[in-house]
This record gives sequence, structure tokens and C-alpha cells, in this order.
Amino acid sequence: MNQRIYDSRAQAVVDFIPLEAGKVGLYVCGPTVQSAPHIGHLRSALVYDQMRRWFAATGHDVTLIRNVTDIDDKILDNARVAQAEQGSSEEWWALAYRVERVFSAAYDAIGVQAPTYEPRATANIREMVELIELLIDRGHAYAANDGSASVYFDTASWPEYGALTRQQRDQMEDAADSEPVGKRDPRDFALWKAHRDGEPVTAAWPSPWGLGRPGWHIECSAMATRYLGEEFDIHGGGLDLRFPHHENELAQSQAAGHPFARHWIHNGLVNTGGQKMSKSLGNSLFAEDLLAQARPIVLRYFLGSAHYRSVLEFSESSLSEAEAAFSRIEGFLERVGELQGSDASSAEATSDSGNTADRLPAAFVAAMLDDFAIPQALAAVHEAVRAGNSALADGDAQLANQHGRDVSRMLDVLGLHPHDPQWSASSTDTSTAESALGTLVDDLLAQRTRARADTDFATSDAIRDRLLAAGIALEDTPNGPRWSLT
RNA sequence: GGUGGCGUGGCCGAGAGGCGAGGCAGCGGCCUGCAAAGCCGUAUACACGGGUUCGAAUCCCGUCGCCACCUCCA
Repeated sequence: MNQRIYDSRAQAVVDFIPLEAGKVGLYVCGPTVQSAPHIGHLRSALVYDQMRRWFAATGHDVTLIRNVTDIDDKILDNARVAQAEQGSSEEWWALAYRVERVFSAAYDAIGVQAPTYEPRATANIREMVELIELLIDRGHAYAANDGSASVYFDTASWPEYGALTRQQRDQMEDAADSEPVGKRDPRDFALWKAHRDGEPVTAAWPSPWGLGRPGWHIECSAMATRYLGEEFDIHGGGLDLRFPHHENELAQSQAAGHPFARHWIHNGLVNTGGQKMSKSLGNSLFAEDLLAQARPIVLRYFLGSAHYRSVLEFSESSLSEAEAAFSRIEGFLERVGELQGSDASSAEATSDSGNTADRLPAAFVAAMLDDFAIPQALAAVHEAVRAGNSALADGDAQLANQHGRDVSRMLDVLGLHPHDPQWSASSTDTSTAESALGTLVDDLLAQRTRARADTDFATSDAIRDRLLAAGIALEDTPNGPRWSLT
């Protein structure tokens, strides 16, 4: 069975055949590093992380490029405003780099693997200039007619403009562009933005047209082409980037004579209260706050619990429901791990090469092949957990172990194995504290066990209540009591 | 004005012509000293109105509601 993906340009689920057998080139639009990451950025990164892991699990050599837009109007504005209003001395480039690191930390926290490469726009200016020159040569771009150094893409010169989002150029709303000066048409967009008085000189690069900086769209075209070639497998990004960003990228690159991306995929956005999150609405859920509310692995589970193309609705109870559901999986892994000779509890090192898909349950594989249907893949995980728990209840260790291995492998592919070193607290302080706590709890549990043996249930229940009040839950198992932090 | 998407049981969330994915919450039972965890069982669900069909949540027509994009946004 082939990998199927929804190609948003074709508006259909299609067979995915890599350009080169066994290899996948994937370009994803990364963030503009102007302010702190929110839940939507995490979701987007996670979507492509899970696709990438799946391609790797099915024997592909994946090149994942996720860019960093580190020069743009907002970055310059934010730095300027902070300088003017808060007396900040932070330069725009320092701001961009600081925010970039916050993004990286947030991605790391939820187990998003680093891309193969993460190009910065500012490190690829030459490629952008060359691409613009090519577009001018081919008659699809022109120098501003107001004498500035700006260069625009000539949308009228490209009949296929609008192909990605199926829009007719003549039916588009007039661009609400406040500076149509220099353009032949309001729908034309900037490839090169002339340096303006008052902007830092560090934000301007030389070009054949004069000092300036690249437009947003040309950045991705240039970087995708530099690292993946003139034609590559998949271009991804948030649904909100379809127009104008991706439409413009496609037009530029094809007008330059490049086949560009064979498939386009777009991840759904995250809503709160039925509305899209956005800075202007002030309803953003920041990564930092979410990570304080839920364990990172639970946040990862939650973000993957809706299909990547659908809207993910965030509500008050979302995270606690995800916690409950994920705990069920963890509980099973714990129990099966306590069986003699079990190997299911430890995360297997995900093999770098080879196809691991044939060792996974068929339902899981079928779900992943069908346009990365992770909610269905998670259903397969839960089904294996249920079957495994059932085997445990029947005392069938062999069967329980088998389900345990299945669950482990599926979780490994999704990057959701609780025993993966990724999730373990590395701080020695934490482990020291845990071991100290363990000693104290074990003492109380021994007292409780004695009380129960003496049928002094008042005492045993009091101990249990006290532990619970302190955030420690007990479970009595055939092998004695077990405790965990709630 | 143009372009897309969505409306599934108390909640989240799959599926896309014929055995009611899965999770959370609820209910009944088993287990337990009592719990917890777990197991077993448990739901007149598919926005509304028509139509096609032996059969429709799934296809067609219409209606209503919601969301997104056409301005920076993952």
C-alpha cells in the first residue's frame, strides 16, 4: 500500500511517490522570530515532526528544511518600539536571535526533533538576489517605477498566478497595500524592499537595485531551492500561509523556471473559543504557559490528537482530558514493564535506517499511510492498551508482553514513548529529590501494609488519605502497593 | 465580490453507502476490607428539509449555522 497524502494544490488525497526512491525532501515554513511561540507554532512543528518520523520509520531518508525568517518588518518594528518606548538597547538582530532560541527551546520541550537544517533568511540573501535577477531576466519582475531600490513580481505576467488557491487574479480583492507606490498593479508583491530612512543600516544589503532587504516570499523560494533543489517532494506550512505566501512562492519559483514543490500540504490552525488565535485578537496561548500547565509529553499527545488538517480546538479541559487518556497508556506500560523478562517498558532506540513499519500493528500502519491519520493511529494504540490490560487481567504475561511491545513501537514512531530519554528529567536535583521522597513514601507504605495486616483500616486509610492530600496516589497491586505523583 | 473548510452521542474526536474507531465523563457489574487502577457490559449520534438506493452519517439538490483566506500570521 502506498503512502497517501492530501495535496492541497490538487485538493485531493493522492499517492505519494518520492522524486527519488527512498528519499523525501520536505520544506516547511518556519516562524518569523518576532515574538514568543504560541500553541499554533508548536502544532505546526509537531505535524511535520511526526510526518518526518513516519517517513523515517518507513525506510525513507528524510531531508527536512524548516527556515527561520529573521528579517522582516515586524522584527524591525518590535525592536524599534522596544528601544523607543522601553529604553531597550536590543538590536533587531539580537531580538530575532533571542526569539529564535525561545522557539528552539519550545520545540525541544515537546520532542520536536531538529530539522535536517534550519536556514536563516539573512544567511541566504545572495541566493535571493540571484533569483530576483532571474525573474527580471525572464520578464516576471521589474524595478520599482518610483526610483527606489524595490523590485516587484509582475503578477500580470504570470497567467498561472492563483493556481495554488484557485483564485482568479481579476476577482481578488484589491490589495489593501498602503504603499502601492512603485508598483504596476496592487496585486504585485515585493521581491526586494528598498532600505528606508530610519531603518538600521544592519538591515540592508547591497543588490543590483540598491540597498535593501528581501521580501518575505522570495526567502522561502530561495531557501527551498538551495537546500532541496529546483524540484522537491513536499512543501508544508500553516493553512494561513496558503495565500498569499505560498501562492507567491509558487508563482515566483515557477516563473523562474523551477518545477518547485510536487505536493503542498497545510496544517490546520488552533482555535480558542471557536476562533482562530492571533496576535490582534489577543487570544494567543503561549507555549510557555501551556508547558507550565501540562507535562510536555501530554501537550505533545494533545497536539497530535486531532488530524493535522482539522482545526484543533483548545478548551479549558483539553489538557486534563489528554492527561487522563495518556495516563492510561502510561499505566499499562508501567504494569507490563513489571512483568518478568519484559522488554516492552523501555523505549527502543528508533532505528535510523530500515523499515520498522512491518513490526507495527496493521491498523496503525494503515492509519499512518492514509494521510497521516494520527487520531486513528492513536485509536490503534488504545486498542492495544485495552487488549494488553485484558491479558494482564487474565494473567497471560506472554500476550501482555506482545501488546506491550506493540504499544512501545507505535509510541516510538509518534515520539510519544514516556520512557524515551527525551522526557526524563536530567537534573540531578530532581532525581535526588525523587529518591528522598521515595524513601519517605516507602516508610509510610510499610506502616500502612502492617496496619492492613492487623485489619486496622482506620490507620491504613488515614495514611492513604494523607499521601493523597500530598499529591501521591496509591494503587494496591498483587505485588504490593505502588505510588505515583498525581 | 472571490476561494476553501466545517456542522457526529454530555465533551473531545475518527469514519465516508451495508458489522456504531478511540479517549474523557456517566451508568451497571467483577475485583478490593473500602478505595484506586484494571476488566466486562452499557448510547433511539451523525445541523435541517427533500431526493437517489434494497440500504445514506456517508451520494445528489436545497436551506440554516459556524470558521478560515483574499492585509502580517504556524
